[in-house]
Amino acid sequence: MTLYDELKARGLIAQVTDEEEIKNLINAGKATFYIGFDPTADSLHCGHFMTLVFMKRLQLAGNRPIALIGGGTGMIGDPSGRTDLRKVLTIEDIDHNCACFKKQMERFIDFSDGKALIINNAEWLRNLNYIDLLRDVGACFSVNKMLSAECYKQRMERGLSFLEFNYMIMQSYDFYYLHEHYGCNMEFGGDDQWSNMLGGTELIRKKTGKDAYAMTITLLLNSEGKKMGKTANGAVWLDENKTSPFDFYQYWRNVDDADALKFVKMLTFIPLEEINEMEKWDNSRINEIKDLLAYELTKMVHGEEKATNARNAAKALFSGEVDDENMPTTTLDEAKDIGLLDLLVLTKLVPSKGEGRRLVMQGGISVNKVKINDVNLVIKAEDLNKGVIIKKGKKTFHKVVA
RNA sequence: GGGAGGGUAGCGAAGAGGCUAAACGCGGCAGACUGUAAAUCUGUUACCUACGGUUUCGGCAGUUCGAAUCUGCCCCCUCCCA
Repeated sequence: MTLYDELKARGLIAQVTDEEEIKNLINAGKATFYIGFDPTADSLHCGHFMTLVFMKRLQLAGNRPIALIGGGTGMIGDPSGRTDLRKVLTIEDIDHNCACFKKQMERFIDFSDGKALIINNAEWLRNLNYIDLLRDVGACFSVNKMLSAECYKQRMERGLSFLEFNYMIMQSYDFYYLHEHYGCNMEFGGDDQWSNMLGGTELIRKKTGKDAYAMTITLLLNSEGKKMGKTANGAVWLDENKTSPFDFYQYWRNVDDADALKFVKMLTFIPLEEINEMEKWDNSRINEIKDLLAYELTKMVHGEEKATNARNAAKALFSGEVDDENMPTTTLDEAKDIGLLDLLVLTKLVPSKGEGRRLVMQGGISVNKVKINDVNLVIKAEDLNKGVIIKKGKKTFHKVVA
């Protein structure tokens, strides 16, 4: 099976500008392609993860990826798919975030010997001269056309600043720049990037007369059509200090039945033949698939050891055993009697005592496997010395030691 | 620059002087049922030293026994006209 067919079979390809050309280029391993990453936070999240996996697949087939970090475009903020104005980041934030991204990417993509490049568009964008840019590039864009782009339409009602309106031009310029300086002939991105990407191919055509190609990756949506990676507590991060390997594992372990196989296909490197086998499995084996999904992804992000730990911890916990080895733990400075509610707040299991009180009253808290119904329970110092395991709801465990 | 309409809890949206810690929907959390899923049902959802107390309805200053609700100024947003 060719690379392109495999990508298609895995459900990764959303839109392409020229299917035949793209197919030929990437199957032959001849493409130099780029994918942009906006440095809006100091860690990549699981939406980026999918993109990195995609990059990896292409790299394995001999293509050369360029990870373009948007140190320049980040200063503008992409309005695509957004209903609100983005917070404008400072240069310091952006540069810090870029550095963090780079570190995380190196775990997935092989950057040795020029097999892949990591470039920050701040290099050229921040030094652009307004007048020059207007004459050089601005002349190639039709405002009428830009306004008709889907990504701006929804913003026409709510308001779109000139700053954001220029994002498309900057992104297009990136592609043009990479095309000229690095021989980059293809851009990939999330499906919400389609119009920005087309802007680039058209700019290249106008400036150089050459063809460049764009392909979008299917957005990672769950069966309800919502973007994956968002939880009530925020995004699911790849940085283990922001989302622990255990939580990461649990996130994928708990996906909808309807999504499990789809995600295995899109996100893992498990051969398609094996996945097709799983498709025939009886529905009672759905949990095996979810475990596999969670384990594989955790392994890719955090390494085999941490993935195994996360898996073991989860298995133990949900089979009634207590494996406190890999449980999130709070260590107190000193052992002294403490009210349960205070402890819940301290461990961040609840945001306020009021909520803790409610949980206890509704029977949502257990301490060392004993369901608690006394709001004023005090945890004794000697128990803290031994270590106390708090269970909140069905799935959240936390150990406290002093 | 001119005119109109707005800013209420995580979000959407009621309330138009005391009965309002603020309807309703979504989301979140918990309980039941399950498979660590979905659906469904139930409870709950400002904070605290909790049968009581404290601080909330863009900000500030007033009117009043009493203000999310009335007045003035300020900030922000949207729409229409230029």
